[in-house]
Amino acid sequence: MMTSSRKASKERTRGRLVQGTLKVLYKDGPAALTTGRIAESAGVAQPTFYVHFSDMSDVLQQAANLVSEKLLGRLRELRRDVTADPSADNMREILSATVAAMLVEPKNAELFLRHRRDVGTPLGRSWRTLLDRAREELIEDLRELGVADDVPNLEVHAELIVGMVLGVVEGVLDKRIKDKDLAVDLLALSVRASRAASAARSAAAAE
Amino acid sequence: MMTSSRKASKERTRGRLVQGTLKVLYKDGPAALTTGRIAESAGVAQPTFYVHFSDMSDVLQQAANLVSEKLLGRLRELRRDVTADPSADNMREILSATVAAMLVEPKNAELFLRHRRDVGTPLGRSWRTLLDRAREELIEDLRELGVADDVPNLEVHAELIVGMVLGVVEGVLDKRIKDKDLAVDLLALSVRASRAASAARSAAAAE
DNA sequence: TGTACATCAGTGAACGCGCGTTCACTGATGTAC
DNA sequence: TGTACATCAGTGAACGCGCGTTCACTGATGTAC
Repeated sequence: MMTSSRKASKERTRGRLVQGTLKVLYKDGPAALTTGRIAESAGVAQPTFYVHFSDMSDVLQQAANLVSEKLLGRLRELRRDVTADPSADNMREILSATVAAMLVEPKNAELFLRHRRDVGTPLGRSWRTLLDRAREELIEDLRELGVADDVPNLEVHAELIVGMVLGVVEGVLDKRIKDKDLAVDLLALSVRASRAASAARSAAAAE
Repeated sequence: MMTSSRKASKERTRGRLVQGTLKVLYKDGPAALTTGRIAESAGVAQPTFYVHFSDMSDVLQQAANLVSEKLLGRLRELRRDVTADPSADNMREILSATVAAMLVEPKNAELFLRHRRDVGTPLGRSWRTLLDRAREELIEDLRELGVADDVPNLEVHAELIVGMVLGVVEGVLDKRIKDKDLAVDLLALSVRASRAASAARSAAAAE
């Protein structure tokens, strides 16, 4: 008992190193990411890095997981609500909450957007998996909402939705979009309109 | 005269080094990008790199320009046609050609998507500028096509369009989208539907 | 056309630097009695 | 409670390695006469 002071302080240092990793990555990019800079950013000596991580790959994995878990945590609750009451009007709410969840920590969102296709790094692999899963869950949700009856090509529809969502997030991060609520409104309307257009097309093709 | 053999051969070597840069970057990522590997990929000794470029930043800039110029070249002609005959039905053609132009060289498209937000590198800066300009030209074109009369928030509309276009390109590159033509069809319909929905909203708000 | 000289793309060898990684050590924290 | 010992997070110093960068040199190509 009370054995936690040493353990807890170690945990705090580990956390500062993970945060330092994200900070260096955000400010100076992957080329500047060295164990020395990470340690400096965390306020410890460079060899301390190896007390907590086996190598750079290790810390990147933990950093990617941290960011992913935070984002998923914010979205998990929402998704439970939606599947419990699958009325189509939830769509705006889902989209709005997804955009908002990403923008809670703009720097992490920026890192996600920057590195999500870096297949050679743990960051890229982790975040790519995350987005792949999100896309699949979106397709599942759309199916549950009955969209599959109208739109046979759900993969394409999902791709367009994901593109628009990330587009809005990018636009807000880059300050090209000033009015976030308006953008989410237009996003929701466009998603709905995209569904209707796809449905009309497939209905016409069926004749 | 005939002084060109030496000069031309130098130019060829330079080209191989630029291509080697893109190749190494595509296959092994930025962390593995060294002057030695670039030279190896071009089939020359490592110091030869410095005969052609002052440093890594230099070669990256030239590589980025090469890719950008190729893409812009493919799109320039198209854009002239469109602004010459600004009928709304050109939209599908524009979108289709844009997607096709990116997919002519899938590896370059992948590099563009991967690095377009890497603000710390010449690649990122160059490609970010490229996309920013494309977005502005899109807004101009939309204005010329009269879309501004219906949709007051063209920036948001443009953001959604760019998001969908890049989404389709990503989907095709990642093989999630099998039928490219179908995807472009749905893309074009969604863009049109998004415009209509935005127009309806602003009309309703005006009352 | 032939010869003597100039140019220059490409190279091997050498160098200094920053990085990752290891390790013996320290001193604060925790434990046993 | 106090004391003697054990643990362990964090460190300074040292090392080897791969990288960027420089430079004197080579030999093929181009030029002048």
